[in-house]
Amino acid sequence: MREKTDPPKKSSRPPSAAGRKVGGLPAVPVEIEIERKTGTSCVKRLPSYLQLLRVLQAEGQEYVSGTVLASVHHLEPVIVRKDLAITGITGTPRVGFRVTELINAIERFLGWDNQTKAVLVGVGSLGTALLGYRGFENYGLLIVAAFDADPKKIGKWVHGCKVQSMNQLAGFVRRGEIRLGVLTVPAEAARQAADLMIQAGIRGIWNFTPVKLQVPDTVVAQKEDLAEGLAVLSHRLHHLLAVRALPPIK
Amino acid sequence: MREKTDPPKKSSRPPSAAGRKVGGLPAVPVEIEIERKTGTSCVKRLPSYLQLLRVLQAEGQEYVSGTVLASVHHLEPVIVRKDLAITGITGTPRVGFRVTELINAIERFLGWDNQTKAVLVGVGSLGTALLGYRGFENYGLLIVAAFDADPKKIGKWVHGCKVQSMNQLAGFVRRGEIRLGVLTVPAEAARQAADLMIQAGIRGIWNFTPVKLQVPDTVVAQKEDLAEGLAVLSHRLHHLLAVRALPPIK
DNA sequence: TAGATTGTTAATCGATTAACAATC
DNA sequence: TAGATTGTTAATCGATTAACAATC
Repeated sequence: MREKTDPPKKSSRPPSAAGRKVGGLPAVPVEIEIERKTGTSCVKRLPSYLQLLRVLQAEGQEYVSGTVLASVHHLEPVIVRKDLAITGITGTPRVGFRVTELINAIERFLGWDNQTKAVLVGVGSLGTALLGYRGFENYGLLIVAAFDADPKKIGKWVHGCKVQSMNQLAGFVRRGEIRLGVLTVPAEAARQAADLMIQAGIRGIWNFTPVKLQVPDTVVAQKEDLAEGLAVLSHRLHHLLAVRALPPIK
Repeated sequence: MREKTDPPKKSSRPPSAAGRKVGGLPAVPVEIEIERKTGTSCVKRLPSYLQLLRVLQAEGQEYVSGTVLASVHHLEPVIVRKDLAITGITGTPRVGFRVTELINAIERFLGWDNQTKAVLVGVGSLGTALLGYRGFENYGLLIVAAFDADPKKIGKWVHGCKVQSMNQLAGFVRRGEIRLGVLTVPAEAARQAADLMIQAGIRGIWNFTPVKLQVPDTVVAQKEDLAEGLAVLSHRLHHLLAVRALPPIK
Protein backbone atom coordinates (compact mmCIF):
# COMPACT_ATOMS: atom_id res chain seq x y z
CA MET A 1 0.00 0.00 0.00
CA ARG A 2 2.73 2.38 0.94
CA GLU A 3 4.31 4.06 -2.08
CA LYS A 4 7.95 4.87 -2.69
CA THR A 5 7.23 8.64 -2.72
CA ASP A 6 9.23 9.31 0.44
CA PRO A 7 11.41 6.81 2.30
CA PRO A 8 10.09 6.39 5.89
CA LYS A 9 11.86 3.94 8.27
CA LYS A 10 11.33 0.85 6.19
CA SER A 11 12.62 0.74 2.61
CA SER A 12 10.49 -2.29 1.82
CA ARG A 13 11.81 -4.45 -1.00
CA PRO A 14 14.84 -2.93 -2.59
CA PRO A 15 14.50 -4.53 -6.05
CA SER A 16 17.14 -7.21 -5.47
CA ALA A 17 20.56 -5.79 -4.70
CA ALA A 18 22.41 -5.72 -1.35
CA GLY A 19 24.45 -8.88 -1.14
CA ARG A 20 22.85 -10.72 -4.03
CA LYS A 21 24.41 -11.56 -7.33
CA VAL A 22 22.84 -9.39 -9.97
CA GLY A 23 24.44 -10.16 -13.29
CA GLY A 24 27.32 -12.48 -12.67
CA LEU A 25 29.23 -10.21 -10.35
CA PRO A 26 28.63 -10.02 -6.62
CA ALA A 27 27.18 -6.69 -5.55
CA VAL A 28 29.28 -6.76 -2.37
CA PRO A 29 32.78 -7.99 -1.53
CA VAL A 30 33.19 -11.75 -1.73
CA GLU A 31 33.89 -12.26 1.98
CA ILE A 32 30.53 -10.83 2.92
CA GLU A 33 28.77 -12.74 0.15
CA ILE A 34 30.20 -15.97 1.55
CA GLU A 35 29.33 -15.18 5.14
CA ARG A 36 25.65 -14.84 4.31
CA LYS A 37 23.35 -16.60 6.70
CA THR A 38 23.36 -20.22 5.64
CA GLY A 39 22.31 -21.96 8.78
CA THR A 40 22.60 -25.70 8.59
CA SER A 41 18.85 -26.10 9.18
CA CYS A 42 18.04 -24.57 5.81
CA VAL A 43 20.55 -26.72 3.96
CA LYS A 44 19.22 -29.90 5.56
CA ARG A 45 15.74 -29.32 4.21
CA LEU A 46 16.80 -28.79 0.62
CA PRO A 47 17.04 -32.48 -0.35
CA SER A 48 13.42 -33.09 0.58
CA TYR A 49 12.29 -30.23 -1.65
CA LEU A 50 14.48 -31.61 -4.40
CA GLN A 51 12.94 -35.04 -4.09
CA LEU A 52 9.43 -33.66 -4.50
CA LEU A 53 10.44 -31.30 -7.29
CA ARG A 54 11.77 -34.22 -9.31
CA VAL A 55 8.43 -35.99 -8.97
CA LEU A 56 6.64 -32.84 -10.11
CA GLN A 57 9.05 -32.48 -13.02
CA ALA A 58 8.37 -36.07 -14.07
CA GLU A 59 4.66 -35.28 -13.96
CA GLY A 60 5.22 -32.35 -16.28
CA GLN A 61 4.41 -29.60 -13.73
CA GLU A 62 6.02 -26.37 -14.83
CA TYR A 63 5.50 -24.25 -11.72
CA VAL A 64 5.13 -24.91 -8.01
CA SER A 65 4.38 -22.50 -5.18
CA GLY A 66 6.23 -22.41 -1.88
CA THR A 67 2.85 -22.94 -0.25
CA VAL A 68 2.49 -26.33 -1.92
CA LEU A 69 6.01 -27.43 -1.04
CA ALA A 70 5.31 -26.40 2.54
CA SER A 71 2.06 -28.30 2.89
CA VAL A 72 3.55 -31.52 1.53
CA HIS A 73 6.40 -31.35 4.03
CA HIS A 74 4.25 -30.01 6.88
CA LEU A 75 6.27 -26.84 7.14
CA GLU A 76 5.32 -23.19 7.39
CA PRO A 77 5.36 -21.51 3.96
CA VAL A 78 7.74 -18.83 5.21
CA ILE A 79 10.30 -21.51 6.04
CA VAL A 80 10.20 -22.76 2.47
CA ARG A 81 10.52 -19.25 1.08
CA LYS A 82 13.58 -18.61 3.26
CA ASP A 83 15.14 -21.96 2.45
CA LEU A 84 14.73 -21.45 -1.27
CA ALA A 85 16.10 -17.93 -1.01
CA ILE A 86 19.54 -19.23 0.02
CA THR A 87 19.90 -20.95 -3.35
CA GLY A 88 19.60 -17.55 -4.97
CA ILE A 89 16.42 -18.33 -6.87
CA THR A 90 13.44 -15.98 -7.13
CA GLY A 91 9.82 -16.81 -7.77
CA THR A 92 6.94 -14.84 -9.18
CA PRO A 93 4.04 -13.77 -6.95
CA ARG A 94 0.79 -15.66 -7.63
CA VAL A 95 2.65 -18.19 -9.75
CA GLY A 96 5.45 -19.65 -7.70
CA PHE A 97 8.76 -21.07 -8.84
CA ARG A 98 9.69 -22.71 -12.10
CA VAL A 99 10.27 -26.37 -11.24
CA THR A 100 13.24 -26.94 -13.52
CA GLU A 101 14.93 -23.76 -12.46
CA LEU A 102 14.46 -24.67 -8.80
CA ILE A 103 15.89 -28.16 -9.27
CA ASN A 104 18.94 -26.71 -10.97
CA ALA A 105 19.41 -24.06 -8.31
CA ILE A 106 19.25 -26.55 -5.43
CA GLU A 107 21.55 -29.02 -7.19
CA ARG A 108 24.02 -26.28 -7.94
CA PHE A 109 23.90 -24.95 -4.39
CA LEU A 110 24.61 -28.39 -2.93
CA GLY A 111 27.18 -29.31 -5.54
CA TRP A 112 24.94 -32.12 -6.76
CA ASP A 113 24.85 -30.92 -10.35
CA ASN A 114 27.65 -33.31 -11.21
CA GLN A 115 28.08 -36.79 -9.82
CA THR A 116 30.72 -36.75 -7.06
CA LYS A 117 32.92 -39.80 -6.82
CA ALA A 118 33.69 -41.12 -3.35
CA VAL A 119 35.70 -43.87 -1.70
CA LEU A 120 34.49 -45.92 1.23
CA VAL A 121 36.86 -46.93 4.01
CA GLY A 122 35.89 -49.80 6.30
CA VAL A 123 34.01 -52.72 4.79
CA GLY A 124 32.29 -53.96 7.95
CA SER A 125 28.57 -54.47 8.24
CA LEU A 126 27.69 -50.80 7.91
CA GLY A 127 30.21 -50.24 5.12
CA THR A 128 28.87 -53.22 3.21
CA ALA A 129 25.39 -51.90 3.81
CA LEU A 130 26.18 -48.49 2.34
CA LEU A 131 28.01 -50.01 -0.62
CA GLY A 132 24.84 -51.90 -1.44
CA TYR A 133 22.57 -48.91 -1.13
CA ARG A 134 22.10 -47.32 -4.51
CA GLY A 135 19.94 -44.44 -3.30
CA PHE A 136 22.86 -42.03 -2.97
CA GLU A 137 23.01 -41.64 -6.72
CA ASN A 138 19.99 -39.35 -6.42
CA TYR A 139 22.15 -37.13 -4.29
CA GLY A 140 25.07 -36.85 -6.63
CA LEU A 141 27.18 -39.42 -4.79
CA LEU A 142 28.83 -42.42 -6.39
CA ILE A 143 30.94 -44.73 -4.29
CA VAL A 144 33.57 -46.03 -6.69
CA ALA A 145 35.94 -47.96 -4.47
CA ALA A 146 36.22 -49.65 -1.09
CA PHE A 147 39.20 -50.00 1.22
CA ASP A 148 39.89 -51.98 4.38
CA ALA A 149 42.83 -52.70 6.66
CA ASP A 150 41.91 -56.34 7.21
CA PRO A 151 43.99 -58.61 4.91
CA LYS A 152 41.23 -61.21 4.99
CA LYS A 153 38.84 -58.80 3.30
CA ILE A 154 41.22 -57.45 0.67
CA GLY A 155 40.53 -58.75 -2.82
CA LYS A 156 36.94 -59.71 -2.10
CA TRP A 157 34.17 -58.17 -4.14
CA VAL A 158 31.40 -56.38 -2.30
CA HIS A 159 28.46 -55.04 -4.27
CA GLY A 160 30.58 -54.49 -7.35
CA CYS A 161 33.59 -52.99 -5.57
CA LYS A 162 36.83 -54.88 -5.09
CA VAL A 163 38.12 -54.31 -1.58
CA GLN A 164 41.58 -52.75 -1.72
CA SER A 165 44.26 -52.37 0.93
CA MET A 166 44.81 -49.08 2.73
CA ASN A 167 48.17 -48.79 0.94
CA GLN A 168 46.34 -48.36 -2.31
CA LEU A 169 44.13 -45.54 -1.03
CA ALA A 170 46.44 -42.59 -1.68
CA GLY A 171 47.23 -43.65 -5.25
CA PHE A 172 43.60 -44.30 -6.07
CA VAL A 173 42.43 -40.99 -4.65
CA ARG A 174 45.11 -39.08 -6.51
CA ARG A 175 44.55 -40.78 -9.85
CA GLY A 176 40.77 -40.45 -9.63
CA GLU A 177 40.83 -36.94 -8.16
CA ILE A 178 38.48 -38.17 -5.46
CA ARG A 179 37.47 -35.52 -2.95
CA LEU A 180 34.94 -37.33 -0.78
CA GLY A 181 35.28 -40.28 1.56
CA VAL A 182 32.81 -42.35 3.55
CA LEU A 183 34.25 -43.55 6.86
CA THR A 184 32.73 -46.75 8.24
CA VAL A 185 35.53 -48.32 10.27
CA PRO A 186 35.16 -49.36 13.93
CA ALA A 187 35.52 -46.58 16.51
CA GLU A 188 39.07 -47.57 17.51
CA ALA A 189 40.31 -47.24 13.94
CA ALA A 190 38.52 -44.00 13.11
CA ARG A 191 41.21 -41.48 13.89
CA GLN A 192 43.97 -43.29 12.01
CA ALA A 193 41.80 -44.08 9.00
CA ALA A 194 40.68 -40.45 8.80
CA ASP A 195 44.30 -39.28 8.87
CA LEU A 196 45.16 -41.63 6.01
CA MET A 197 42.21 -40.32 4.03
CA ILE A 198 43.29 -36.74 4.58
CA GLN A 199 46.89 -37.53 3.61
CA ALA A 200 45.55 -39.17 0.49
CA GLY A 201 43.88 -35.92 -0.49
CA ILE A 202 40.29 -36.45 0.64
CA ARG A 203 38.68 -33.08 1.43
CA GLY A 204 35.31 -34.17 2.80
CA ILE A 205 34.67 -37.04 5.21
CA TRP A 206 31.23 -38.48 5.81
CA ASN A 207 31.92 -39.95 9.22
CA PHE A 208 29.70 -42.84 10.33
CA THR A 209 31.86 -43.68 13.36
CA PRO A 210 30.92 -42.52 16.85
CA VAL A 211 34.20 -40.60 17.06
CA LYS A 212 34.31 -36.82 16.75
CA LEU A 213 37.13 -36.21 14.29
CA GLN A 214 39.65 -33.41 14.50
CA VAL A 215 40.42 -32.23 10.98
CA PRO A 216 42.44 -29.34 9.54
CA ASP A 217 40.44 -26.44 8.15
CA THR A 218 41.20 -27.58 4.62
CA VAL A 219 38.93 -30.56 5.24
CA VAL A 220 35.29 -30.83 6.26
CA ALA A 221 33.96 -33.70 8.34
CA GLN A 222 30.29 -34.48 8.76
CA LYS A 223 29.27 -36.86 11.51
CA GLU A 224 26.34 -39.11 10.76
CA ASP A 225 24.98 -40.92 13.75
CA LEU A 226 21.98 -43.18 13.43
CA ALA A 227 21.98 -43.53 17.21
CA GLU A 228 20.86 -39.90 17.51
CA GLY A 229 17.59 -40.46 15.71
CA LEU A 230 17.08 -43.78 17.43
CA ALA A 231 17.60 -42.12 20.81
CA VAL A 232 14.93 -39.54 20.07
CA LEU A 233 12.54 -42.23 18.84
CA SER A 234 13.20 -44.55 21.79
CA HIS A 235 12.74 -41.77 24.30
CA ARG A 236 9.50 -40.58 22.74
CA LEU A 237 8.19 -44.14 22.44
CA HIS A 238 9.15 -44.93 26.02
CA HIS A 239 7.37 -41.80 27.13
CA LEU A 240 4.30 -42.48 24.98
CA LEU A 241 3.93 -46.02 26.23
CA ALA A 242 4.24 -44.85 29.83
CA VAL A 243 1.51 -42.26 29.31
CA ARG A 244 -0.78 -44.21 27.02
CA ALA A 245 -0.41 -47.70 28.40
CA LEU A 246 -1.96 -47.38 31.85
CA PRO A 247 -5.49 -45.99 31.51
CA PRO A 248 -7.49 -46.02 28.26
CA ILE A 249 -7.52 -42.23 28.26
CA LYS A 250 -11.08 -41.48 27.20
CA MET B 1 29.59 -17.30 49.28
CA ARG B 2 26.20 -15.92 50.02
CA GLU B 3 24.54 -17.62 52.99
CA LYS B 4 20.91 -18.58 53.41
CA THR B 5 20.43 -16.08 56.25
CA ASP B 6 18.05 -13.87 54.31
CA PRO B 7 16.61 -14.66 50.88
CA PRO B 8 17.49 -11.80 48.47
CA LYS B 9 16.36 -12.07 44.80
CA LYS B 10 18.22 -15.25 44.05
CA SER B 11 17.50 -18.41 46.07
CA SER B 12 20.59 -20.14 44.73
CA ARG B 13 20.38 -23.91 44.83
CA PRO B 14 17.26 -25.11 46.56
CA PRO B 15 18.55 -28.50 47.75
CA SER B 16 16.84 -30.49 44.99
CA ALA B 17 13.05 -30.12 45.05
CA ALA B 18 10.86 -28.17 42.61
CA GLY B 19 9.88 -30.51 39.85
CA ARG B 20 12.37 -33.27 40.60
CA LYS B 21 11.64 -36.70 41.97
CA VAL B 22 12.77 -36.80 45.56
CA GLY B 23 12.01 -40.19 46.98
CA GLY B 24 9.98 -42.09 44.47
CA LEU B 25 7.11 -39.67 44.29
CA PRO B 26 7.08 -36.65 42.03
CA ALA B 27 7.19 -33.41 43.98
CA VAL B 28 4.80 -31.78 41.52
CA PRO B 29 1.78 -32.99 39.53
CA VAL B 30 2.58 -35.53 36.85
CA GLU B 31 1.58 -33.34 33.90
CA ILE B 32 4.16 -30.74 34.85
CA GLU B 33 6.77 -33.38 35.55
CA ILE B 34 6.27 -34.75 32.08
CA GLU B 35 6.38 -31.39 30.37
CA ARG B 36 9.85 -30.68 31.73
CA LYS B 37 12.26 -29.24 29.17
CA THR B 38 13.54 -32.19 27.20
CA GLY B 39 14.61 -30.54 24.00
CA THR B 40 15.53 -33.01 21.32
CA SER B 41 19.09 -31.65 21.16
CA CYS B 42 19.86 -32.99 24.63
CA VAL B 43 18.44 -36.43 23.88
CA LYS B 44 20.44 -36.72 20.67
CA ARG B 45 23.72 -36.29 22.48
CA LEU B 46 23.09 -38.98 25.09
CA PRO B 47 24.13 -41.96 22.92
CA SER B 48 27.59 -40.51 22.39
CA TYR B 49 28.10 -40.13 26.13
CA LEU B 50 26.86 -43.67 26.60
CA GLN B 51 29.33 -45.01 24.08
CA LEU B 52 32.26 -43.39 25.87
CA LEU B 53 30.99 -44.37 29.31
CA ARG B 54 30.94 -48.02 28.26
CA VAL B 55 34.56 -47.78 27.22
CA LEU B 56 35.45 -46.20 30.56
CA GLN B 57 33.50 -48.90 32.39
CA ALA B 58 35.38 -51.59 30.51
CA GLU B 59 38.61 -49.88 31.56
CA GLY B 60 37.50 -50.03 35.19
CA GLN B 61 37.06 -46.27 35.64
CA GLU B 62 34.69 -45.65 38.53
CA TYR B 63 34.09 -41.92 38.15
CA VAL B 64 34.10 -39.45 35.29
CA SER B 65 33.63 -35.70 35.32
CA GLY B 66 31.41 -33.77 32.95
CA THR B 67 34.52 -31.82 31.99
CA VAL B 68 36.14 -34.96 30.63
CA LEU B 69 33.04 -36.05 28.73
CA ALA B 70 32.87 -32.56 27.26
CA SER B 71 36.46 -32.43 26.08
CA VAL B 72 36.25 -35.81 24.36
CA HIS B 73 33.17 -34.73 22.43
CA HIS B 74 34.36 -31.17 21.88
CA LEU B 75 31.44 -29.72 23.77
CA GLU B 76 31.17 -27.06 26.45
CA PRO B 77 31.11 -28.61 29.93
CA VAL B 78 27.86 -26.84 30.75
CA ILE B 79 26.16 -28.59 27.85
CA VAL B 80 27.16 -31.96 29.27
CA ARG B 81 25.96 -31.01 32.75
CA LYS B 82 22.58 -29.95 31.35
CA ASP B 83 22.27 -33.04 29.17
CA LEU B 84 23.03 -35.37 32.05
CA ALA B 85 20.61 -33.50 34.29
CA ILE B 86 17.65 -34.57 32.15
CA THR B 87 18.31 -38.20 33.01
CA GLY B 88 17.77 -37.28 36.67
CA ILE B 89 21.28 -38.16 37.77
CA THR B 90 23.37 -36.02 40.11
CA GLY B 91 27.12 -35.88 40.45
CA THR B 92 29.43 -34.87 43.23
CA PRO B 93 31.50 -31.69 42.99
CA ARG B 94 35.22 -32.27 42.52
CA VAL B 95 34.58 -35.96 41.77
CA GLY B 96 32.10 -36.18 38.95
CA PHE B 97 29.61 -38.90 38.13
CA ARG B 98 29.72 -42.60 38.95
CA VAL B 99 30.18 -44.30 35.58
CA THR B 100 27.90 -47.26 36.22
CA GLU B 101 25.16 -45.09 37.63
CA LEU B 102 25.37 -42.78 34.63
CA ILE B 103 25.17 -45.65 32.15
CA ASN B 104 22.10 -46.99 33.90
CA ALA B 105 20.45 -43.58 34.06
CA ILE B 106 20.95 -42.90 30.36
CA GLU B 107 19.81 -46.37 29.34
CA ARG B 108 16.74 -46.06 31.49
CA PHE B 109 15.95 -42.60 30.18
CA LEU B 110 16.13 -43.79 26.57
CA GLY B 111 14.39 -47.08 27.22
CA TRP B 112 17.54 -48.94 26.26
CA ASP B 113 17.77 -50.86 29.51
CA ASN B 114 16.00 -53.79 27.89
CA GLN B 115 16.47 -54.96 24.33
CA THR B 116 13.57 -53.71 22.18
CA LYS B 117 12.40 -56.01 19.42
CA ALA B 118 11.58 -54.46 16.07
CA VAL B 119 10.31 -55.47 12.67
CA LEU B 120 11.65 -54.14 9.39
CA VAL B 121 9.33 -53.40 6.49
CA GLY B 122 10.80 -53.10 3.01
CA VAL B 123 13.70 -55.37 2.07
CA GLY B 124 15.23 -53.23 -0.67
CA SER B 125 18.85 -52.16 -0.70
CA LEU B 126 18.60 -49.97 2.39
CA GLY B 127 16.45 -52.51 4.27
CA THR B 128 18.91 -55.27 3.49
CA ALA B 129 21.68 -52.96 4.60
CA LEU B 130 20.10 -52.28 7.97
CA LEU B 131 19.27 -55.96 8.51
CA GLY B 132 22.95 -56.72 8.08
CA TYR B 133 24.13 -54.01 10.44
CA ARG B 134 24.58 -55.42 13.89
CA GLY B 135 25.54 -52.15 15.56
CA PHE B 136 21.99 -51.39 16.71
CA GLU B 137 22.29 -53.98 19.44
CA ASN B 138 24.37 -51.47 21.38
CA TYR B 139 21.35 -49.23 21.32
CA GLY B 140 18.84 -51.70 22.65
CA LEU B 141 17.40 -52.50 19.23
CA LEU B 142 17.01 -55.99 17.80
CA ILE B 143 15.42 -56.45 14.39
CA VAL B 144 13.70 -59.81 14.61
CA ALA B 145 11.73 -60.04 11.38
CA ALA B 146 11.51 -58.62 7.88
CA PHE B 147 8.49 -58.03 5.66
CA ASP B 148 8.00 -57.07 2.04
CA ALA B 149 5.14 -56.69 -0.40
CA ASP B 150 7.06 -58.16 -3.33
CA PRO B 151 6.12 -61.86 -3.83
CA LYS B 152 9.52 -62.49 -5.42
CA LYS B 153 11.25 -61.58 -2.17
CA ILE B 154 8.98 -63.48 0.20
CA GLY B 155 10.53 -66.63 1.60
CA LYS B 156 14.10 -65.56 0.95
CA TRP B 157 16.52 -65.32 3.85
CA VAL B 158 18.29 -62.01 4.37
CA HIS B 159 20.93 -61.77 7.08
CA GLY B 160 19.21 -64.39 9.20
CA CYS B 161 15.66 -63.12 8.72
CA LYS B 162 13.13 -64.88 6.52
CA VAL B 163 11.24 -62.31 4.46
CA GLN B 164 7.52 -62.57 5.21
CA SER B 165 4.50 -61.20 3.36
CA MET B 166 2.73 -58.08 4.58
CA ASN B 167 -0.29 -60.26 5.46
CA GLN B 168 1.77 -61.87 8.18
CA LEU B 169 2.79 -58.57 9.75
CA ALA B 170 -0.19 -58.03 12.05
CA GLY B 171 -0.10 -61.55 13.48
CA PHE B 172 3.63 -61.44 14.05
CA VAL B 173 3.52 -58.05 15.75
CA ARG B 174 0.66 -59.12 18.01
CA ARG B 175 2.19 -62.44 19.01
CA GLY B 176 5.62 -60.93 19.64
CA GLU B 177 4.27 -57.76 21.28
CA ILE B 178 6.48 -55.75 18.95
CA ARG B 179 6.25 -52.00 19.41
CA LEU B 180 8.87 -50.69 17.03
CA GLY B 181 9.11 -50.80 13.26
CA VAL B 182 11.79 -49.78 10.78
CA LEU B 183 10.33 -48.47 7.52
CA THR B 184 12.57 -48.87 4.45
CA VAL B 185 10.12 -49.16 1.55
CA PRO B 186 10.27 -46.94 -1.56
CA ALA B 187 8.71 -43.48 -1.22
CA GLU B 188 5.54 -44.41 -3.13
CA ALA B 189 4.77 -47.26 -0.73
CA ALA B 190 5.57 -45.41 2.49
CA ARG B 191 2.14 -44.14 3.46
CA GLN B 192 0.38 -47.47 2.94
CA ALA B 193 3.09 -49.52 4.64
CA ALA B 194 3.05 -47.17 7.63
CA ASP B 195 -0.73 -47.54 7.91
CA LEU B 196 -0.39 -51.32 7.92
CA MET B 197 2.26 -51.11 10.62
CA ILE B 198 0.06 -48.91 12.77
CA GLN B 199 -2.95 -51.20 12.28
CA ALA B 200 -0.73 -54.10 13.29
CA GLY B 201 -0.02 -52.40 16.60
CA ILE B 202 3.36 -50.76 15.98
CA ARG B 203 3.72 -47.67 18.20
CA GLY B 204 7.02 -46.26 16.99
CA ILE B 205 8.16 -45.96 13.37
CA TRP B 206 11.76 -45.31 12.40
CA ASN B 207 11.09 -43.85 9.00
CA PHE B 208 13.90 -44.06 6.43
CA THR B 209 11.71 -42.98 3.52
CA PRO B 210 11.74 -39.41 2.25
CA VAL B 211 8.01 -39.13 3.07
CA LYS B 212 6.78 -37.14 6.05
CA LEU B 213 4.28 -39.48 7.70
CA GLN B 214 1.02 -38.43 9.28
CA VAL B 215 0.46 -40.60 12.35
CA PRO B 216 -2.14 -40.58 15.15
CA ASP B 217 -0.95 -39.29 18.51
CA THR B 218 -0.79 -42.83 19.86
CA VAL B 219 2.16 -43.42 17.56
CA VAL B 220 5.51 -41.69 17.21
CA ALA B 221 7.35 -41.45 13.92
CA GLN B 222 10.98 -40.46 13.58
CA LYS B 223 12.28 -39.51 10.17
CA GLU B 224 15.83 -40.50 9.41
CA ASP B 225 17.27 -38.93 6.32
CA LEU B 226 20.83 -39.60 5.26
CA ALA B 227 20.38 -37.00 2.54
CA GLU B 228 20.28 -34.28 5.20
CA GLY B 229 23.78 -34.93 6.43
CA LEU B 230 25.04 -35.47 2.91
CA ALA B 231 23.54 -32.14 1.87
CA VAL B 232 25.37 -30.32 4.65
CA LEU B 233 28.63 -32.09 3.81
CA SER B 234 28.29 -31.50 0.06
CA HIS B 235 27.50 -27.85 0.54
CA ARG B 236 30.40 -27.29 2.90
CA LEU B 237 32.79 -29.22 0.65
CA HIS B 238 31.61 -27.33 -2.43
CA HIS B 239 32.16 -24.09 -0.56
CA LEU B 240 35.54 -25.16 0.79
CA LEU B 241 36.83 -26.20 -2.61
CA ALA B 242 35.66 -22.92 -4.11
CA VAL B 243 37.49 -20.94 -1.45
CA ARG B 244 40.58 -23.12 -1.07
CA ALA B 245 41.09 -24.32 -4.62
CA LEU B 246 41.94 -21.12 -6.46
CA PRO B 247 44.90 -19.45 -4.75
CA PRO B 248 47.30 -21.26 -2.42
CA ILE B 249 46.16 -19.09 0.49
CA LYS B 250 49.44 -18.36 2.20
C1' DT C 1 -9.07 -5.24 -10.46
C1' DA C 2 -8.74 -8.57 -6.45
C1' DG C 3 -6.35 -11.74 -4.13
C1' DA C 4 -2.81 -15.27 -3.70
C1' DT C 5 1.96 -15.45 -3.26
C1' DT C 6 6.62 -13.55 -2.85
C1' DG C 7 10.44 -11.40 -0.21
C1' DT C 8 11.74 -9.19 3.93
C1' DT C 9 11.82 -7.11 8.52
C1' DA C 10 10.57 -7.55 13.41
C1' DA C 11 9.08 -10.57 17.26
C1' DT C 12 9.18 -14.91 19.46
C1' DC C 13 10.95 -19.10 20.80
C1' DG C 14 14.42 -22.52 22.03
C1' DA C 15 19.14 -23.83 22.55
C1' DT C 16 23.77 -22.46 23.75
C1' DT C 17 26.91 -19.91 26.45
C1' DA C 18 28.36 -16.98 30.42
C1' DA C 19 28.43 -16.32 35.16
C1' DC C 20 28.46 -17.78 39.75
C1' DA C 21 27.10 -19.71 44.36
C1' DA C 22 27.24 -24.29 46.54
C1' DT C 23 29.78 -28.23 47.35
C1' DC C 24 33.15 -31.79 48.39
C1' DT D 1 41.65 -25.19 53.54
C1' DA D 2 41.85 -24.34 48.39
C1' DG D 3 40.28 -25.25 44.20
C1' DA D 4 37.95 -28.08 40.74
C1' DT D 5 33.44 -29.33 39.63
C1' DT D 6 28.44 -29.33 40.09
C1' DG D 7 23.80 -27.27 39.40
C1' DT D 8 21.30 -23.26 38.14
C1' DT D 9 19.97 -18.64 36.63
C1' DA D 10 20.61 -14.88 33.30
C1' DA D 11 22.39 -13.36 28.76
C1' DT D 12 23.30 -14.37 24.09
C1' DC D 13 22.74 -16.42 19.84
C1' DG D 14 20.33 -18.59 16.03
C1' DA D 15 16.21 -20.42 14.06
C1' DT D 16 11.25 -20.14 13.62
C1' DT D 17 7.16 -17.57 13.31
C1' DA D 18 4.32 -13.32 12.67
C1' DA D 19 3.35 -9.44 10.03
C1' DC D 20 3.10 -6.92 5.93
C1' DA D 21 4.29 -4.23 1.67
C1' DA D 22 5.24 -5.39 -3.20
C1' DT D 23 3.91 -7.91 -6.98
C1' DC D 24 1.70 -10.33 -10.79
